[in-house]
Amino acid sequence: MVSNMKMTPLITSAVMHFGEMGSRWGFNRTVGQMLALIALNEDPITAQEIADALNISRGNVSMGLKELQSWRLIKTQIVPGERKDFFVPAGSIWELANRVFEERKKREIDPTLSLLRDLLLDTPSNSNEEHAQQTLAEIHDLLESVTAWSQELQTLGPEKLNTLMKLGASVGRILEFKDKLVPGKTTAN
Amino acid sequence: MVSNMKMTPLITSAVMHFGEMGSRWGFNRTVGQMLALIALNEDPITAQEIADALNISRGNVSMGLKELQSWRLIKTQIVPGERKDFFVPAGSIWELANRVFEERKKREIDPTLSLLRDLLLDTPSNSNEEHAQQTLAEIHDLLESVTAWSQELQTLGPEKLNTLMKLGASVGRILEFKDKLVPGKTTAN
DNA sequence: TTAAACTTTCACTAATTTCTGAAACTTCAA
DNA sequence: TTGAAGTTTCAGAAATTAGTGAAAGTTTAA
Repeated sequence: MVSNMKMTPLITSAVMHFGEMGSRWGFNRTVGQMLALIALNEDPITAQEIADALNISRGNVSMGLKELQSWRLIKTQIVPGERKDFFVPAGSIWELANRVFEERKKREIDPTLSLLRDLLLDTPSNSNEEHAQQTLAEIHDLLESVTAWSQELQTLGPEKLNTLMKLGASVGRILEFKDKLVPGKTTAN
Repeated sequence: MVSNMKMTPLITSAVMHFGEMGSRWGFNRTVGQMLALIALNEDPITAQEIADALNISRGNVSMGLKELQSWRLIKTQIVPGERKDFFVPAGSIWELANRVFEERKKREIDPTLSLLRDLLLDTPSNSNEEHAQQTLAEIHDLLESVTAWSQELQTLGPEKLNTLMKLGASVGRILEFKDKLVPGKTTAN
């Protein structure tokens, strides 16, 4: 089968870069390249086209597509009259970024939170363990805060995030007024 | 040399876990273990003690310490009357987390932002490239927002983050009032 | 049903990353 | 200055992770 994939220089450098970065973002090179290719391409593309465009084995493409689907970053699109699957991004850039973020949280934070909760139940047996547990508690609290906060941001969506962002340094000052604004929520400080 | 490192079960499981997670956080297993050991230990410890406690080669410890120092997560502490270096965490948990975050941003976001800026300067040569560039622009804007926002949070510090957190869902509502709170730029801040 | 078109699996190879340990280097008390 | 105590470097070994491609498995138009 002959592919009709373009891969102009612009696309190529983006795809290659996403491949390089892929490993830092939680997947491997080819998976990163595949994601870029699908996200940047105007039309849905097939597994075979991906294999041709990236010059990687068909089997590898199949694995990669499975992984991208498990991350919920791509989905198949039914093209009437076509037997094979066509792939497209599974949402807007904001949604995709959110999913990557969520998935990474699941891998990078959740297991630690779970372990920390367990370890904090133990009774320290000496001064050194007491100190260790104290530190673990701090880590636990920090991770919980970050987790909760990031969830908050996700529900806000990109526009509100932007508004918040432009507020910039004044966020700190706003906090001082919060009691006037939201009377019910009196936070101890 | 005989080590006096404890490594009770509690410490051991924490250290092992941080080792496993290490690779997901941007460093490798032994570096993760070393960081945990230093962070959890009440007293400053030496390179040799680390090597003994973790049962890894002295050379590996030296490399790892260098890396942890380059991340600014640990520092040496001078112990009077002692020739060798003693290592301690380079700040509070919040500070350490910030540094990890910062360093990861440098590795995971900055290079992409830089490439995207370049690619967006090119003139698209066809409809597909036009679409690709449009997508790249969205990614660029998202990364910029996230970058700026995370910087904002860092300056807030953990207590204010917590306050903001407890505000929770009402953040959205606060945004609607922001104009009343933070009037035009004419007012002194 | 059948068989062509397509996908998935998996044992193996390739590439990359991590770790070791011996040798070279540094520091400082005597 | 010497040498004991300590540190760093780095070539190669070990371990891990990624990628291939052939064979087995699916699906569906005819």
